[in-house]
Amino acid sequence: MGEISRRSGFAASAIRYYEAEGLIEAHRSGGGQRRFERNVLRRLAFIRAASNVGLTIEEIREELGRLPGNRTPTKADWQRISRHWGRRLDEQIAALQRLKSGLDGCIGCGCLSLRSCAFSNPDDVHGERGAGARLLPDSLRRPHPTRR
Amino acid sequence: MGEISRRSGFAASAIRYYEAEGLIEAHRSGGGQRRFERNVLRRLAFIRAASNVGLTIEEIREELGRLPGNRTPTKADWQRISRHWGRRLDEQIAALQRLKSGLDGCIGCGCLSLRSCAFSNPDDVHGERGAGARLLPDSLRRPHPTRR
DNA sequence: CCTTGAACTCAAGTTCACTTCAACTTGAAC
DNA sequence: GTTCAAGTTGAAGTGAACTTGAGTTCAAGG
Repeated sequence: MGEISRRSGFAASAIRYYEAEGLIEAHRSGGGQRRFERNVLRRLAFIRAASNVGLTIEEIREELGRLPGNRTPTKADWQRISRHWGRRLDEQIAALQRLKSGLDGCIGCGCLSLRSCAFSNPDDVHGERGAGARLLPDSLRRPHPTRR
Repeated sequence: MGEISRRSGFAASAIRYYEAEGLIEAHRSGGGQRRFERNVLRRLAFIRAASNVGLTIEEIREELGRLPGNRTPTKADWQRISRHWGRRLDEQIAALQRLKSGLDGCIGCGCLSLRSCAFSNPDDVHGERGAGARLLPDSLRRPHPTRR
């Protein structure tokens, strides 16, 4: 346990949590202590990368589960997945840029008008789901009980 | 209450919460119901804009408090503040771009090596504070009890 | 006056991704 | 055989930003 914690950079408690969540597997020694196989380190690296991209535990579980045979990602898997994540990052970047350019357009206007200012406009930001572009995608909003 | 909720786009409960947190003010009718002045709508617009940029309630309280005389932002205030937020957004964008280019560099490598892959490298991501560039700034990581 | 929808308060609940705690057990080294 | 750091468990705690619920009161229309 101490070793995998040191080598993966995750706290022991996090590793236990991931096991409980089914993201990794461990078998046990006679006395009930966890013993990990080498591939768990790769899975943990995958988990870290995924969570850096902003995926939730649930999404990570799905991605790992989509790997045929529920195996540790291979090179081909990783290529496919990294393209997918790249698109996700692009969206996040674009969303921030929209926000930024809205802000630039606003500099000097001093309006903060409720309906017309692109930056604070509640219709864009929190209008009906599915209608029109939002300034920030859910993934970049601070997680919120009801919004997500 | 219903009116300000409709016009600001915030749920009534959120507005009560902001009042409790001291972000907005309300005086009361004879029977104890809230009555809002017009400027509260502007403050709420400000709050929405700020939280879109990723500020916490605490930070928003500070920004509002820094306004001389604790007033509703004027044009000049707004210019100063929006430059500040612009820098913050730039940082967030840059962070995502670093992550993206790390990912691009990784596409096809299939490594996910624990120590050498720039994308999952735990030393960059979660090493000592202050050491070297991180892939994601705290503001873009999913908020986390101990990390922030 | 009566009804009814809107507002009130206060405490407790929600979500996520973990951490912390308390009480206890293992297992490697000496 | 003793020691003790390191491991185990399950339950509870954390923080942010609100929401929900229960029970009560307000106020405008008829």
